Amino acid sequence: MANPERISKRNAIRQENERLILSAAEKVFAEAGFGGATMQLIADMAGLPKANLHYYFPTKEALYREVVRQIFNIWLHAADSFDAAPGPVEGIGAYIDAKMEISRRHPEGSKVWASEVMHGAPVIQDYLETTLRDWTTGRAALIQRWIDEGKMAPVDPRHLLYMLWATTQHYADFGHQIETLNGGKALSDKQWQEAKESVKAVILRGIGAG
Amino acid sequence: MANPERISKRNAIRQENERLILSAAEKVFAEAGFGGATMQLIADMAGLPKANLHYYFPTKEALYREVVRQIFNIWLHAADSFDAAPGPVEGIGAYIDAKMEISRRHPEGSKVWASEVMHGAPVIQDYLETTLRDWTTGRAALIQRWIDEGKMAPVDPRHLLYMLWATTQHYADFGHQIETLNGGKALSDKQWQEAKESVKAVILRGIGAG
DNA sequence: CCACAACCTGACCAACCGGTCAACAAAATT
DNA sequence: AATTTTGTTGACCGGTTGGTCAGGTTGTGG
Repeated sequence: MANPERISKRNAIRQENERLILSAAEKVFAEAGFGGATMQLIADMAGLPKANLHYYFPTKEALYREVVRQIFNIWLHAADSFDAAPGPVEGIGAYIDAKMEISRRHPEGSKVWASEVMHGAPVIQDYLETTLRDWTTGRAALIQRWIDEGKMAPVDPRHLLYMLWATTQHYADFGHQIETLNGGKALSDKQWQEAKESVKAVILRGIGAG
Repeated sequence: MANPERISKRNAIRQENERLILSAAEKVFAEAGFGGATMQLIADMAGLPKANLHYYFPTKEALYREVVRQIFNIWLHAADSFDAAPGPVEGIGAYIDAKMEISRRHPEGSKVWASEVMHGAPVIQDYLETTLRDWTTGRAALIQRWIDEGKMAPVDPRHLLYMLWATTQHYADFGHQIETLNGGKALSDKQWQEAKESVKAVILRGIGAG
């Protein structure tokens, strides 16, 4: 009997191919949207025949759903820094850092998520109504606690969260616009640092915690 | 010889049909993206036969381009309030008000623009490089002047503009997510007011002008 | 009332799409 | 070494898409 955990050649092939496909799919979905993306293009980018994609992922939607699921998990992890913080300066500051870093390293993922939500979240509505809603409620309560303890100005916690999401993800979703306004050049390390500091400065001072 | 400015029946028909098509197209492009939108669906929503669409707009891309152009013009107008202002509180405050109002009244347009930019602005790259770049440079200079005059804290003007765009457009682009987190109900008048005030409060205090 | 131009539209088409499948190759199990 | 399971792929299919077009209708200027 085979041990499914063992590093067999089969397992290696499967893992590698799924990785190739998901990586290519993320890029194509981000660039063309769900409707504009084609399985053929994803296959070409992954270096595999199209029929092979349907062996690993039965439908286009199943592949798409898996891409979105991965992104969502990355974002949930980014909030870990939020939790253990003693106050808004550390907590929100670290959260901004983490989300800006994701926008820089995973801009395609952010775009796929944005596209999905903009089109009414046809595929991940359940995530919004369960995991994301719970997450948001929890963090809003934490922010409210900080307000009650006088650690920051009284700002509606939910609208503050929306501001954090909007500003940080903007650098991924609208990266092309920012790049164009930057003379057609991608932001340098220094410019990314400035962006991060600018966002943190305005937000933290804006909530009276700077 | 016909006077082209006269209100003829022909002119009225043309204007009305173009209006119908553009309105339907904006909605469909926003909901499905360029790739996911179909001429047939736009035609059905406009109440016209598909072939009629191609009479007024030769290709899908031409129709799309016109939709984006209209949105862009609305946004440029929103910045008028920015100009005549004596300082950041009035100028930026009014700009936030105007952009939040657009997000509320024209969410479809905002989504189409976001989609276009996210996909690398294949159709409106020239707008970004000319009109938008000039606009941005001008406002950045105005903000810098306010900083030099001591009317606000020294914040990188461009990153501040990005924050303004991000936070205000978020309420349109991610409206579905916000609605879901609001218990599945669209924001009420009062909630929109709170959103506007929250954004203004954090930003204006954040730039040391609140 | 006539002739011309603008407008309208059902029917049609080539191209492309997601998905299927049969035949085959490689690896694992017995 | 035989057999079964898993992975691979070119060829193919029904359905949909953007776009065309011929032939008709309606409005307009002379």
